[in-house]
Amino acid sequence: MRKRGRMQLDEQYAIRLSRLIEPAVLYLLGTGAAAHGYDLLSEVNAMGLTETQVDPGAVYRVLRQLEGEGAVASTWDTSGGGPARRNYELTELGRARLASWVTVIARRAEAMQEFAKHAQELLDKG
Amino acid sequence: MRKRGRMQLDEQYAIRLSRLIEPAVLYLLGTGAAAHGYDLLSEVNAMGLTETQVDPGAVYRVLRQLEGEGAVASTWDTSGGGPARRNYELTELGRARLASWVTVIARRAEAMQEFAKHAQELLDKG
DNA sequence: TATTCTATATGCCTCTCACATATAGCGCGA
DNA sequence: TCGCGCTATATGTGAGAGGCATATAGAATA
Repeated sequence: MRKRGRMQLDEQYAIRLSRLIEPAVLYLLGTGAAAHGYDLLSEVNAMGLTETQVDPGAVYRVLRQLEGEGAVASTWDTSGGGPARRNYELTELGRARLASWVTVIARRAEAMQEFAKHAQELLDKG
Repeated sequence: MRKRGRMQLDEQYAIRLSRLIEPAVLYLLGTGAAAHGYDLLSEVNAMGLTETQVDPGAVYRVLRQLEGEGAVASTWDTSGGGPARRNYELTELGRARLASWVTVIARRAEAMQEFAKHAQELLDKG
């Protein structure tokens, strides 16, 4: 008997658009534009890669997951004023992960643009 | 007390990539490339808009939902050999729906390509 | 006759998603 | 000094989506 209902997606980087939080975070950590969750939240929103405003909870969950997988590493920063920050940095594995995402996203974006072009032609014609 | 957990997404056409089944179906009905579920299934897969092979159940569910919303209309076709087919055609509302999808998809595709470009530059540099 | 292809449809279980809440340090104005 | 708001991190929750499986059935083919 085979397992059922289990989310299995052979394509590891299959794009559920919300998952775009992940590549966005990896990228921002790579550029150094942001290093902790709260900043990443606003930066991700500013990028516009995700279609709607991102939920803070989603960002923190992504960060914890990425850390669990070894794609990012964190250290607590209690130096500044205000609550402690958990600063993240990209690992080598994280860079590789970002590279995989780039390939998939570029391919998918192209397919979407092709579709939009053809569909627009259809609409113009009719 | 406000409702919770309800899928509310102000952006009606927010892209959960799997939902790309919907615009793909609308487009294929618009072109006349396919008219019933079983054909749509293979055509949608051939298009490559969706990242993985589409589940038959998903296509039929999308069709029923679209019909419920008035975006497509169906008639049974028992003329040919084999089991009866439910033939669909696009309504005016369906065309409008497709137009909305096109706008959103084009915008999103562009954002994704921009991201891929910048991320690739980052990876090349590092 | 049984297997395969066409064709439509629903059941089920897990995971995702977006909202909500919990916790807490700090600055600032009343 | 009390509350308020901003910064900051994190988890809880309920509805819906996602993907596999099965049910049904006509027709062709081996």
